[in-house]
Amino acid sequence: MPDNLSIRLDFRSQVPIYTQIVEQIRLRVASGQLRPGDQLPTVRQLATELRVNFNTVARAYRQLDEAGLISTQRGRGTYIWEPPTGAALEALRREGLAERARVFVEEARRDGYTDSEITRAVQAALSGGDEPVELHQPERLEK
Amino acid sequence: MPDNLSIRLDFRSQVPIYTQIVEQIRLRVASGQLRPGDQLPTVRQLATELRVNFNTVARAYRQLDEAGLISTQRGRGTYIWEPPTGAALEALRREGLAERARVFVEEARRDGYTDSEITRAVQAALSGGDEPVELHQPERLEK
DNA sequence: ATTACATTGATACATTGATACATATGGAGC
DNA sequence: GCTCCATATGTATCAATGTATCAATGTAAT
Repeated sequence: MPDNLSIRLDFRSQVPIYTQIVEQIRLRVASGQLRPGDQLPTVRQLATELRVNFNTVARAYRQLDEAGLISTQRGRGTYIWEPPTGAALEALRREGLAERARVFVEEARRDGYTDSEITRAVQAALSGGDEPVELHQPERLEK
Repeated sequence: MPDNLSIRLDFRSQVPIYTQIVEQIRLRVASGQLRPGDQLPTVRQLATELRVNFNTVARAYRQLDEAGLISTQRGRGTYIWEPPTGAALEALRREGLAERARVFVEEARRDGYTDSEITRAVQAALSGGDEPVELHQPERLEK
């Protein structure tokens, strides 16, 4: 099982802890960081790591279980279930990106940045990267 | 948590109860009587002590939270704001908006999202979420 | 007097925590 | 191999805590 899911919680956020956990695990499944058969940390392990009550983790696991993403087995542990396919996978990908965007925006806003500043920063990052952008201007160097 | 904040209320004053609570907690934080990480009495405890409705205390706590002085967490309690330390502080110092946007875009691209998908996701997050908060409310760490 | 607004109180609710429980695993002893 | 039991795992239930919503109250303006 992965020793560290590197889940980041924002205790001050309005979005509940268990939802944050759910979304971040979805994210890792959607991106392939977690693969079918992988064992997740036990509810108590993850709870200790995140400094949260294990019932909160259990609630997140139960939601993921009901969504068919993982398989929780009393006395044994929790495992990633089937790889989502087709439209489900596409939806999951979108949700994953949406969640990441939401977290990014929420943190930036809380730190006092305006919406237009955030938009500009993202556009700058998009055009600044070395990836699929085709600009007529010289590429920017890494900082 | 302190058993007694020794808050004195003047019920005949023109200044609202919740404002009196806010000001006296501000004072105790400023004077060091309340230190970062300290847990405040629960809204119900303090309300009983002061013989007011717990919603009044909750309102005071909410104002202090919005001012960044304390951190209220549903189901957990209320704590004096603790500035981030160690790795979290380092991350905050390093991660300006531009840096965070760069990381966000980089990770999304690595997971196969297209630039237009990323742009749409950010716009959706910007329009979907709450309006920006103008006060500085940095992330709170666990108690 | 009437209206509008701010403040406080009452009630229901969502989230998190504490505790006890049910189930599965693995080893000790036989 | 089998039994027993300690341990590890997820589950169920209730308590504790802050939040949302609306009603009641008081105060000022018209």
